[in-house]
Amino acid sequence: MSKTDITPVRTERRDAAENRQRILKAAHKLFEEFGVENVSMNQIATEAEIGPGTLYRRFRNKSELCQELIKDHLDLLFDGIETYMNENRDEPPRERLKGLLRLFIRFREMKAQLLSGVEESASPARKRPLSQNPVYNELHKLFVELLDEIAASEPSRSPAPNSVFKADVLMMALLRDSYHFQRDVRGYAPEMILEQLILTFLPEE
Amino acid sequence: MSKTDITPVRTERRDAAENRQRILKAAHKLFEEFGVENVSMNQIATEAEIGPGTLYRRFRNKSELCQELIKDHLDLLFDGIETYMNENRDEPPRERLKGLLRLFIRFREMKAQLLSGVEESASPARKRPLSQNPVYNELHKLFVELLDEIAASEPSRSPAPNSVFKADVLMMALLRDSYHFQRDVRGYAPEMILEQLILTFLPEE
DNA sequence: TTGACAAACGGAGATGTCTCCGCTTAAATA
DNA sequence: TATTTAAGCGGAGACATCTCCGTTTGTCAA
Repeated sequence: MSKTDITPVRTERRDAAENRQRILKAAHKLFEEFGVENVSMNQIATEAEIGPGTLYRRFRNKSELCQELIKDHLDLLFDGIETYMNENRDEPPRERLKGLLRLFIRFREMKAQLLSGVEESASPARKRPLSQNPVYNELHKLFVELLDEIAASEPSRSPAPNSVFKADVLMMALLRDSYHFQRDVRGYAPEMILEQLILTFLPEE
Repeated sequence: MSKTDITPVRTERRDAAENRQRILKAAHKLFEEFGVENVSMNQIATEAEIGPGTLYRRFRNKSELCQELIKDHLDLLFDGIETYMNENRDEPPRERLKGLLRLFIRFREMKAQLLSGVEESASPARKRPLSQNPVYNELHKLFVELLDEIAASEPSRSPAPNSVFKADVLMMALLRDSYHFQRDVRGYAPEMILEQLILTFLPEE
């Protein structure tokens, strides 16, 4: 089941649907050529031969546009995650969490630009909180489930940390700013980041 | 010792120094009246009766301006932290870390707007990484020291997590986006966030 | 005091995001 | 098919960040 659909309530008018395609095609082309960061909404509108107003009617900002472009890949990611979770349902939860993190980090590496585009705060002002991004909601839910399972499976040594909070912090560490900070400034390789995350969030007793 | 000074190498020309004061005064007034978020660099320039070029010559962006405005308060914070650390040097490190976090979170609550302004990504494009902000470097250093001390004081049960990494993740959780997410979306009170951070990063055995 | 010059000024304008609103048009309805 | 109407279009323009560069001015050395 696709979790990232944003199905329009009513079917689009024919011209609107065509414009949507023109936009996606133009964006894809420009992103490919100049990189997501270096392409402005204006450029996309020009390339698609439509007015800026039309562009913004379809996509409220570049983040939404990126989300649309990455949707299929995201669906694949979540399919992969579901498969992994099913195939490994007998593994201990900490192992599954690690696998889950690995899948996401791999995805992050492959789709770095678009995914960063999705996370972009859009306009400096009215930025919506993380919580509104379905991608991260979905991931967060999985983290919470696994963390709860881990907490339950281990002898409760101290008041169990709130899994929702812990998952939030973990998510933050996977977000663009944090992740690329680790990569580019600290110089950690992806696998190293994964290791450190596990050590940080799941210290073995 | 002040750690947040950005002392100009050469003394400013008299007119430049005066303009700097006009800018700070104007910014303070406007921030007070409309809130940091809702004040543009243009407004500040107008209020200070200078051109935009002059404003940008003094402060490359709003973040730097906020940093200047909050400097004195930050110095007080770090003085307070130093005092606290000295007075509690015999407490166990985890206790000191908790105290440190509490001091910072209190500061964050009191100076929310300006501190958020400091953290602002400035322009969506060329945002400099966290690592360039002296405030966070300073804090990060303290965290690393304490985490190292904690790791050393406890029986090494498993490969010790890299304190630098752990401190990075902890910092992320204290940053504007994450902190206000916890406050506004999750509805946690500051003291609750503190508790959760401790539980997450310093699980008792 | 005066002349030279680096520093500072300021505003026009490049570029970007995003909205508003009068006109156009696809498509549901009679 | 003709009519209606809401969805869609597109560009002007409000506002924001930030730069460039010709002009002005403080400062220092002579």
